[in-house]
Amino acid sequence: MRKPEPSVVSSTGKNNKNNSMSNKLRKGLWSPEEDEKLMRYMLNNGQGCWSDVARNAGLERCGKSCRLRWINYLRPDLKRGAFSPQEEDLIIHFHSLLGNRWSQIAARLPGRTDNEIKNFWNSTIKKRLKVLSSSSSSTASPNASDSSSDQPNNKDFFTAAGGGGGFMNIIPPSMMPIYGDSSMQSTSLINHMFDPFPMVEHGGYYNNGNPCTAQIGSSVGSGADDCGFEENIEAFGNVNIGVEEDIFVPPLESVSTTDQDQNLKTETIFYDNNNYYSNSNNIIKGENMIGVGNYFEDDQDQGLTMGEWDLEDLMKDVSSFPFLDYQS
DNA sequence: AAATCAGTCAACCGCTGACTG
DNA sequence: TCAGTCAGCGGTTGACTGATT
Repeated sequence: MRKPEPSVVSSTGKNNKNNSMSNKLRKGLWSPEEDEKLMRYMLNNGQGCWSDVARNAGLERCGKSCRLRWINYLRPDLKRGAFSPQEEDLIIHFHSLLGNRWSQIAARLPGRTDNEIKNFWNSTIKKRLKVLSSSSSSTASPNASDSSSDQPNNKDFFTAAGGGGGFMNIIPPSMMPIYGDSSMQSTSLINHMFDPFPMVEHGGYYNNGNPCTAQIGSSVGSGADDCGFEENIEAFGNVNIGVEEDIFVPPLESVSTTDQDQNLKTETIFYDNNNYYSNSNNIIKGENMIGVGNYFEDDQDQGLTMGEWDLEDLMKDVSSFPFLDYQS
């Protein structure tokens, strides 16, 4: 942990040493005292307007800074520690679908923040993919494995795949049921997979700050310890997300484009013990899986569209929901 | 032991879109 | 319709750290 370095700027965000003290806002690393203030305020009052949070919590920070600190570090439902291989696979997978939409990717990885995933991608995965792709067949399109564009590129992806090299070659084995199945060569399935923005309009479980759907128990360990919290968050269902536990992957829906696919309302991908399951194949529904597919509607006139969350329905089974306050 | 380098990560910056008066 | 405010997002920066020379 870096030492907090108290630099001060004016409320306009520009450095201004002539401002009066009351108008000065701190920048840089957060001190433990500041963390404690923010934490205590959030737990007692919940999330409101962030500029009010900053002011009322007695912090000489801008609201934006408070928001970021809360989301990326203090939020009790955060999972800490290194990314598991499963999470790594998922990040690669979702990045191939969503590109640099880090918040969308984070929405599908309970307990992880967009910042965390972004950093992990830029520092670790990107490099690894580069190394792997450079060692793969030279016949592959350079674009197919060039993550520098950081955007999904369906055409190049499949060009490379067809060429026997490129990105397809660097998909982890555990991803192959999704990435590498020969049946995926069909147009409809390709469209299925590579609808570039299947959930852009929909936040998934984490979007809009909705709390984690998982139960974070003591097995998670370090997270609770770091925060000084006893974490036991229960919402929508119980899913263990410790590194060694099964991972529930919030759904990635696809748009049907063919007659054959008209009956397919949603494709929901689950990850469990190194296997992926899709409800489109009726494979899924483990006990701990949440029946998210039921919450989407199929608008036949306009193609498949995302339905609204039926919040009331969802909340029926939720007896306690400690973080709802933050959304009020 | 000191200097240098590369990797990691927390935080900031600037932009965009939603909302409101 | 427009301007102001705010939340949220992705890109970027820079401090820190461990490895290497």
